[in-house]
Amino acid sequence: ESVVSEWRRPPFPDLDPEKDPIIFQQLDLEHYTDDKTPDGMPAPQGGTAPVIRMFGVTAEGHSILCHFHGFLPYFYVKAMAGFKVGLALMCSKFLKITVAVPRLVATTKRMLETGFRTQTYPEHCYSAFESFIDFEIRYSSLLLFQIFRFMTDTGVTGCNWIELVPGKYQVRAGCEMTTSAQLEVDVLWNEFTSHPPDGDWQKIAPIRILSFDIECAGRKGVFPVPNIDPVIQIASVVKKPFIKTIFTLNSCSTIVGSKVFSFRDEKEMLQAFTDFVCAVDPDIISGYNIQNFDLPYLINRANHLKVAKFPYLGRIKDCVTKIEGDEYSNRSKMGSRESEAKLTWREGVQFDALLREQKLRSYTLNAVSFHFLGEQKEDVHHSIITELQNGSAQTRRRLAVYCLKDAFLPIRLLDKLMFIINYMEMARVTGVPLSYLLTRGQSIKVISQLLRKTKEVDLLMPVIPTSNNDEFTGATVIEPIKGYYNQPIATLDFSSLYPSIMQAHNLCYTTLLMKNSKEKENLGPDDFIKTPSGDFFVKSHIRMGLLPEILESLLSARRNAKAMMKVETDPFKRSVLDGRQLALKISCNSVYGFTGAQVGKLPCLEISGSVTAFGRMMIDQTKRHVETQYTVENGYAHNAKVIYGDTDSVMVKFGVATVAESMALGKEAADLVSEKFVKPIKLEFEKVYYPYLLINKKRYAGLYFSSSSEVHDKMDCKGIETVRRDNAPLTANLISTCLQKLLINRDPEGAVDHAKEVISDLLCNRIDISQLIITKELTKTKEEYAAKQAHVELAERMKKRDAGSAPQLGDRVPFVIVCGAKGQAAYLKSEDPIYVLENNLQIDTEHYLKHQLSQPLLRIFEPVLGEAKAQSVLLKGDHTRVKKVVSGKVMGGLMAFAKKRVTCIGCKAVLPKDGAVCVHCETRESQIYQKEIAKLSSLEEKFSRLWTQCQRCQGSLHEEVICTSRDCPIFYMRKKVRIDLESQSSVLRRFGSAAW
DNA sequence: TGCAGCACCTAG
DNA sequence: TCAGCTAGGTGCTGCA
Repeated sequence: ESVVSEWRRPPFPDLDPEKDPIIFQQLDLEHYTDDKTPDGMPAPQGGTAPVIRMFGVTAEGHSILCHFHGFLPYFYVKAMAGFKVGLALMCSKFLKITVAVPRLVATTKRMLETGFRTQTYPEHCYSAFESFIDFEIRYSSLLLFQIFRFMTDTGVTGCNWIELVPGKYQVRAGCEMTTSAQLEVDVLWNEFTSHPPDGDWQKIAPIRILSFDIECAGRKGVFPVPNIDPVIQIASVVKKPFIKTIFTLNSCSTIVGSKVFSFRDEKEMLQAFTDFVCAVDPDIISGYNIQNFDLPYLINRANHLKVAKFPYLGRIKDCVTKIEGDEYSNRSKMGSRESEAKLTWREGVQFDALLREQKLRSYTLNAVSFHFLGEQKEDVHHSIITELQNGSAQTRRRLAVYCLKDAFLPIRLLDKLMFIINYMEMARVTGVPLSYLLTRGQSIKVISQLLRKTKEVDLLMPVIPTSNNDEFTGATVIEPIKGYYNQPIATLDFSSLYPSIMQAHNLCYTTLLMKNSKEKENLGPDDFIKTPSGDFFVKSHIRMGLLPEILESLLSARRNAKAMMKVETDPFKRSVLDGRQLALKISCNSVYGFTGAQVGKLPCLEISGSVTAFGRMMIDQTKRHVETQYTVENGYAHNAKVIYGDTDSVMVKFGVATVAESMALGKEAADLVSEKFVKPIKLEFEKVYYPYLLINKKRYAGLYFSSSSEVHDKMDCKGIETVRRDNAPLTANLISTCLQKLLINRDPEGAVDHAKEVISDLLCNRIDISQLIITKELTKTKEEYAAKQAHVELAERMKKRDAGSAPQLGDRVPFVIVCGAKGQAAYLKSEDPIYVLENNLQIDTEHYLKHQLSQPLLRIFEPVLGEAKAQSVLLKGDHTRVKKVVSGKVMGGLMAFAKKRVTCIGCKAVLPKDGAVCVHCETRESQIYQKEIAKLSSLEEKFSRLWTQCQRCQGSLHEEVICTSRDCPIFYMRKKVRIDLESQSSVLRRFGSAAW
């Protein structure tokens, strides 16, 4: 206790429940049932009572848990015939069915749907509305809905502020507490205030985040197993207050700025860590890959060692942190990543899952840190970890520093990317609890908004049986007029095309006129529209759609947020607002996707199909308008031509020479076209590309001008190798540099020269291996792949070598292509880059030229140089001469053969016996020796430079480098030089003492 | 050698 | 099993 007490939250001040309100920011909600309730709260009916518990933090940083009582689950069924008046939509009455606990919803619904008779009415099959038990085996989806129901009925949105009114809440005494929160209270479900996140209520409470990382002492070549391999270190970093701690097995030297706790016994260490977590009482637990590795490992290990009190990492007393998902996992892409640990009452933020939203070539902690923080981290192989552990207090300290860094980086990344702010804003905007954003998909957000809206206007959401088969047509991509345009190209975009179509034409579930609809017969021709896909919707003067209303409120909130951002001076508040406007934009765009999601809760292809059909028509019309208006005939200097367009944009060549002219015409055209469409559809001038290289559909590059200034804003590349992650960095970099030379410097010769130089470097083996690494995601298991693939086959081979470090499902697999038999398939020639270095395998440079460089290069050069010239200039000539490299070890058998033939170091003549030089070279042996010595020292110098660079990265210049990061180019260079050094030393050894 | 179809990733 | 959508380019495998 003395160890951990200093990090407890500040004590809760004295509270008078009759006078003091309790105000807190709510972070999560959960549903549970209890067989008893406190005095003054509704008693359980029929055994158990449903309770909603809400966790939150006050502005002063106190943790609080609130139990809401008396909120019963309910749903609706369509009433039997005989009821006269009804709700607008269904023209029928509904019966509200309330049950005692959620478990009864499913049975009740089934009973009602099967049908039965009552005394007053004949037998009737009732169809359920808003019952949300489409998956009856999954109880949790029902509880989820129960939480939504509570939130919509009480006006609670994700992460908003809650105020408990004096006299309306009861504080629990210590012995009645069920959790480790500082304060627990009981409230009636409708006797509190929920503040919408506006004005002052946009603030954010001080949230405590704990991030941790563990190290295990693994055995050589095997992935650590909790039943055997001990946990040796646990590092954790908390914010705020800022606390760095490390729990170590065996002694560990002190680390400045961190608390070191060393233990003789692993069980004690595990227990101390749990105690620490409970004392700190974090709101969010984070870490890299913790839910797939660290947490399950800790729990299984504690289980194995019988540390009974370990798994209580959550806030609920007597509630074990469980490992979830053995039953259903390992089948699909989503649920297949082994078992996951489920934390109760703390948000588990699996860090790498958040990072997957960013498109990166690699998702290792190292790669991500480098990308966002500009900082590498060490990657230590598990065999070295055991070595360091078995060393001294100093080597264990070395490990601890490394472990601490891994715990700290997720916190820094959370900050840097503003994940917490952005997710809270998303929760507030869409109304869903924070945790749903982390664990569920996009559609839950739309459902949440729809439920709130339907309640407002007294409508109910039907239960749609899931079915999929039907398809609907998407957007148009205008056939590009490919080529290199050395003139300004104006780009006009429909802003938020799909949302604005839905608004303009009042497209919604509630406005759709079904086939054979009786309503249509009673409507005049001006009361409804026929969409280009042949569906009918009533106009807004008859009935305003819900989706358009949702979109309107999202868009006006976004306009509002943007306006507030402009006047806000506090950078933190500004970033909150920026997060909000982004969240609003994303929510807007996901509404259309939701209507088209056939496996979702409420698919409506009439809506999504109409939206895309309108879009297609509008793009065609826009093209036609622009091309008929801007003509010589109409007094313009040139005939305008739409050279390309995709979904919501058109690229126009007005024929003018300057960016400014193009811009002026673009703005004019945008306004002209906007007028022809129903509000709020709006075509906007976006940017001018000059020059512009149009390679194909969805593939182009150009210099981006957003204003008529002299200089471009950036070079914009779409779909080209530079932005794709499935090629080697060599390709991406070369294409990027060539494009810069072509577009910015306007120097085709320079671009060609550079390409030739890189090709020559490649063929002469002068390219570093890190530039040649291709990565591809392992999207399914080997059996599921129809054809053989390079990365899949390699992953399989690596598994056989070392199951511990082999890539797993969902990982991106790095590989290079090595030499093999002539005409051998690429999937047989893929290899792990580290394996290539260690075994001195030859890279198949010709493969890289033929399959990685030539096509992309031709594609960008052909429009500039012409097909024939591009071919001949780039791919023929001296620079394509291959330098055959004699390798030390090729593959098994060959290597033995190579060893036998010792050659003279001076003239490469075969030597009859061991030694350095042949008879003819003996006279200049000393000279040859000096040359080889020089080579060695140059390699040594290179090695020491790289070594120092790695030391700098690890933050210490007097410790050995232990990093083996596969994402780091330095690592590969260091490894290569080291191998070269060794072979050079062995060359020198052959001279014997005579030479000097 | 040409081509269908799979796999991956991207545009919007 | 608990899930936004479609269009489309490019490279590779596997087969005729």
